[in-house]
Amino acid sequence: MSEAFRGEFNQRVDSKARVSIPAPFRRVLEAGDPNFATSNRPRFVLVYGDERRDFLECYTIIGMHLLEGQIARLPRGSQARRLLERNLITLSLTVEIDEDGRIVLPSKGRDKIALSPDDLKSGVEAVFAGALDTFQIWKSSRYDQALAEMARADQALLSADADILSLLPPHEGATLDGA
Amino acid sequence: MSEAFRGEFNQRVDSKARVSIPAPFRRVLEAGDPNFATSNRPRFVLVYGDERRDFLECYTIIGMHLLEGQIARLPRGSQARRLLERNLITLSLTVEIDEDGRIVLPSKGRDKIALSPDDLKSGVEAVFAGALDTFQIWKSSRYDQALAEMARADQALLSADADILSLLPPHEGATLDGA
DNA sequence: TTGCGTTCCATGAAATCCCATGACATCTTA
DNA sequence: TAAGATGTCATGGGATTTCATGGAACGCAA
Repeated sequence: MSEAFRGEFNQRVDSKARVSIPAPFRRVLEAGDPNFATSNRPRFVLVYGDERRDFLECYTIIGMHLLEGQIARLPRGSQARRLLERNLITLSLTVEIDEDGRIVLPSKGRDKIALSPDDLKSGVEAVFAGALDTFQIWKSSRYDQALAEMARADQALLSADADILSLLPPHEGATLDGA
Repeated sequence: MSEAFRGEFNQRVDSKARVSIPAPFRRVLEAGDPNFATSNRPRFVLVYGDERRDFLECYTIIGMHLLEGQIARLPRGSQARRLLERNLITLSLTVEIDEDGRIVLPSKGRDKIALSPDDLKSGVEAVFAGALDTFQIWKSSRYDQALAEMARADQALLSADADILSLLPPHEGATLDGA
């Protein structure tokens, strides 16, 4: 995975529910769509399952294939497999990026992140948050809210003067510092 | 880790937020980017997370992969993992060094090290500080300030006449003096 | 016709490309 | 060895392109 989704971007959602995909993400999506070379229109998969989340999770075409392969390894008819299939495959859709680098947020997706028609009329911000092999789309206000909640929990985890990297597991094999 | 970031360099940041990467660091970044041979444009990862720091931490592509591997060893969804992912992946960017050996400091990065638009207009200095497997980018004035603070703390640790190397752990294996 | 989704065009701001220069350091050559 | 040539680096400026965003035009179906 030489290309990865990194960074946090605020994008405006217009009255027609259009959003620009941040340019760096487009580069990754293009690389992750086997069909891009011919179609010139990168596509990706937008997952809106999992009730407990209030953001959309986005996979490259290739990334989703890999995930499907993993699900297929579970026993047919097992509960785990059913659940994964429903949340990641049934409750997902493929979207296409247009010439201007935008998508239209489908209505299922809008519902999930709580973008009401009123929000669209008055103009909302969405946050795109990179997470290596996927990225997330949030309604800006909810994103801030979620971060604030987590910040409180984080304080407990990490003493005031500790370095973040101290949270890493004790290493084995090759590491950064060659130990 | 045959190549390492060493030394301290002052570089001017111009009005377009461009900075030259010190040539010795470029050599290390080139060696640490598997894609450099084909692209001829070394890339690296710039981390701007961790509120408690006021500098940017820069990883080679390979170095960041190792770090990601370590994060991936933590249980999915655990708090430690979430915190690391947020600070090291979501709040980071891949940047590319141009033909002239420069990057443009992205605006999130400028914010982090407190480079205001006014600073850019009037011309600021950045400090690049080597730290073995990573290097840091500071606004020059803050760097000096941080050094002064640290110097005070160091005095407590090290009595006036002690040798700095006395802080090293007892050695094992091969050493410089063949002991 | 009216509402919805899609395509195409417009624009200002920001990012990128391309070329130029002066300071050094190294290499070459008479 | 002295002088010139060459190369790398840090830095600057202007021209060009990309990006995010807004709106108009168009087609289609209820």
